[in-house]
Amino acid sequence: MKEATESLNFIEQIIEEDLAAGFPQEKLRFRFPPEPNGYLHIGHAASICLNFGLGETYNAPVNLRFDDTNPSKEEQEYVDAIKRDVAWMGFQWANVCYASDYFQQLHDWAVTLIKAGKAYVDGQSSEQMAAQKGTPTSPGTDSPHRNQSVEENLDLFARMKAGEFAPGSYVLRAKIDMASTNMHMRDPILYRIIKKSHHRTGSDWCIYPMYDWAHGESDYIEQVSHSLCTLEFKAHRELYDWYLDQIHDPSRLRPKQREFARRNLSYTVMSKRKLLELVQNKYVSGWDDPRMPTISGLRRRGYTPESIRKFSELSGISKRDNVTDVSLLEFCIREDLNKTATRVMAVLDPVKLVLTNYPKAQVEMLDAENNPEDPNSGTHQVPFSRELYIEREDFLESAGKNFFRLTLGAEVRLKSAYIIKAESVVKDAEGNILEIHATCDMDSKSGSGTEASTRKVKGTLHWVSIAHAIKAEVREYDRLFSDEAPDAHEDKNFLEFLNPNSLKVNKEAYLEPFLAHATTADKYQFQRLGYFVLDSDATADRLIFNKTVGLKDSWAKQQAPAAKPTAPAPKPQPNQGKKSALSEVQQISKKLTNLSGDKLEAARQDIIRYAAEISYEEIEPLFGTAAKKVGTRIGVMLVLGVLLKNGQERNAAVEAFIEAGKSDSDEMLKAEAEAIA
RNA sequence: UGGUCUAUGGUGUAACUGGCAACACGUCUGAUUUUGGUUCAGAAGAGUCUAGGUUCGAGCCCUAGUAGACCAACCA
Repeated sequence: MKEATESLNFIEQIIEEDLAAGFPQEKLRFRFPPEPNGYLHIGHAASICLNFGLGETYNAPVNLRFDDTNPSKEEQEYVDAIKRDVAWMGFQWANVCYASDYFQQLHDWAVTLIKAGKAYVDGQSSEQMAAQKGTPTSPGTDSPHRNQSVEENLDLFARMKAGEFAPGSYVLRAKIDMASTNMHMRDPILYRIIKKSHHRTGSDWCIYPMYDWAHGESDYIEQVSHSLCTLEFKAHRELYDWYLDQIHDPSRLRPKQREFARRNLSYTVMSKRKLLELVQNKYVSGWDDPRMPTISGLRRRGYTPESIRKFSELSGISKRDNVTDVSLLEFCIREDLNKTATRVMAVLDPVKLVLTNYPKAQVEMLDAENNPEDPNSGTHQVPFSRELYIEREDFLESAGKNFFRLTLGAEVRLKSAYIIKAESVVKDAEGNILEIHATCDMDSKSGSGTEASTRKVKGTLHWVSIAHAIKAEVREYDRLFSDEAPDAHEDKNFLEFLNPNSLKVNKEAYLEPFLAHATTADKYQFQRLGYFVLDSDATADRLIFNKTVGLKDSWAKQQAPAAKPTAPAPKPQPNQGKKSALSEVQQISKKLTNLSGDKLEAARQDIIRYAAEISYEEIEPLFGTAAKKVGTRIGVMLVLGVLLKNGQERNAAVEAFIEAGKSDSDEMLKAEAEAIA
C-alpha cells in the first residue's frame, strides 16, 4: 500500500479504497495506450507518469499498448518514437501490446453480439445515419436495418470482412438505444471498412474496430484493473461498460475506466492535430524542434527525464480544466541542471578586452570549478591570455551604482582568473566600442590564496581567450506562441499567435575550448547565461548549442520590467471584464475585518468612493447577507451611509439592517451602524 | 433546449469521518555568494463561484442558481 503520509490524488485514493475493500494488490495492472499517429508531448507525460508511477508504487505491471485501429492515420515511425520517448523517461513496460493483436478475438466477439441480436449491419450512408442519430437535446430514430434477421446480419458482416464491399458502404452497429441521452449509446459503430495497409497486419483485414469496441476489450484481454484516460472519454464510460457486459466472464477481472483532466501548458498547444499542423506546414523544423512541447523536442532542447517527471509530480492529477504555467516546467529543469550541469564560459555577444599590463606572449592554464554545487565534480583547465572577449552588455563607460559590471575606473573579477580595472576604450568613427583596455592585478589570481585574490569586488564576469576560443552557433528560444492559451480563442486560429521571434540563431558565439568535444548527452551551464546542450544538428567541425533555459535573472527584471517584447502584458482574466462598482465593494469588504490602521481606512475610503456609483436597488438585496460575513455587511453599511447622505429615504428594510448592525457582536460593524443610525 | 463533469491565493494542487484553509511555482524583502545563479531567512497574496439550508462547527453535506468544460467523426 501507498504511504499514508503524502496526500494521494483521487485516482490513488480510488485504488486504495479498492485495496481496502479486498481487491488483491497482485491483480493491479495498468496500461499507457497511445495511438501511434503523432509524437508524445508533455501532456502525455502526465498520463505516462500516472500509469507507470502507479506501477512502481504498487509493483504492478504496466503495458505499453498501441491503440492502432485506424490504418489511415497510424505509422510505424510513431510507434518507434513513442517507445523511444517512454523508455527515455525512465519507465519500463511489462509488455508492448497492440490493439491489432486482438483483431481476431474482437471479430469473434462481434459475431457473438450479432448472434445475440445485439448488433446489426447498416448499409445507409453516413449522412443518413447522422441524421437519424438526433442531437444531444433530441432523441434519434431507428435505422431501417435495425431489426434485420440475425442470418442477414451474419451474412453481411462476413461479406464486409471478405472485402466484397466498398469503404463506407456498410458498418456493423451495436443495437442499444437510439433515444439515450448519451449520444455514444445511440447504436454506435463497432466496425467500418477501410481498405488501407495496416502497419502491423498489412492487408489481412479490411474491417477495423472502432475505438470504443477495441479499447475496453483490449483492457479486458490484458486484465487491466484500472483503465485511466482523460476527461473527454467520460461519456464513453457507459458504452465501455455495456460492451464489457456483453462478453465478460464473471470469473475474470473486469476493468474499470476512470477519467482525469488532461494537462495543459501555457504558451503552447497540446493537441496532436495542431502539433502535426506545425510540423507539416514547416512552422517548426520537426516533431523534435526544441520549441515543441513534445518529449522529443524537450529532450533536444536539453530537458532531462528527471525534470519532466518532477514536473508531472508537482502538477498533480485532478478533474478540472487547467493551464499550468511554463514557469513550473522551467523551475524543474533549472533545479535539476543546477545540481548536475558542468560550468563553462561562453561569450555570446563579444567585445574585445585587452589587458595592457599582461605579457603579450603569455598563456596560463587556469583551474575552473566544474560545479560549485557538487564538491566531487572536480575542475577543468581554461586558457587565459592578454586578449579576451567579454559580453558586450557587461561593459558601460559609466553607470549607476546598481551596475555590478565593468565600468571605466572600476574593478571587477574575471571568473576563475584575475581582478581587472578598465582604463580606456577604443571606438570607431560611429562611436561603437571596438576594444576595452584594462589593467590586470597580477596578484589577484583566483585560487592563489593571496590577499589580493580574495578582495571583494563589485562583480564577476565570464570571458574567453580570443586566441583559444572556439566559434560556435548558439540557438536561443523563446515561447512558440505569444498567447497564454493560443487555442482557447473560438474566434481566432491558434496560428495567429505564433511568435515570430521564437528562434534566435547566433552564429558567432565564442566558447572555451573545453567544449570542443561536447556530446548531446552533456549538460552545460554557460556561466551567468543559462543552461545549454549540444544540438543533434551539430557535427565534428560545426558546434551548435541549444539554450535549454536561462538562469533566473533578477537584473534583467529590474532593468526592464515592462519591456519584454514577447511577453504579452496583462493577461485577460477569464470572465472578469469590467467589474461593477458593487462587486468591487464586495471584493474589498470581504477582507475588511482583517485590516487595521491605515489599510483599513484606505479600504473604507475606496468603498465610499465606489458607493457613489451604486444604486439603492443594487444594495438592498445585500441586506440579507449572512451574519457571519461581517466584512460584507460593513461594506454594505458604508454604502448605505453614502446613499442616505445623498437623500435615500429610510424605509423599513434600511432601518432593520441598521438595527441588526447595531446589535451585532462585531465592534466595527456596530460602530458603522451607529454612525448612520 | 438535453445529458455529464468541474469550481479553493496570479498558476497548479492539498485539506482523512464536517474541526485554525496547507504545499509548490510565481511575486516582493533581506542575508550570504568568485555566476545579478544557488543557498538561507522572511513577507504579501484566499473569507474556498453566488444565495440559502443542516450543524456547536461547512471548502467538505443538502437545495437553488451562476460560470466553464465535454457529448451529435465510418478519429482516438
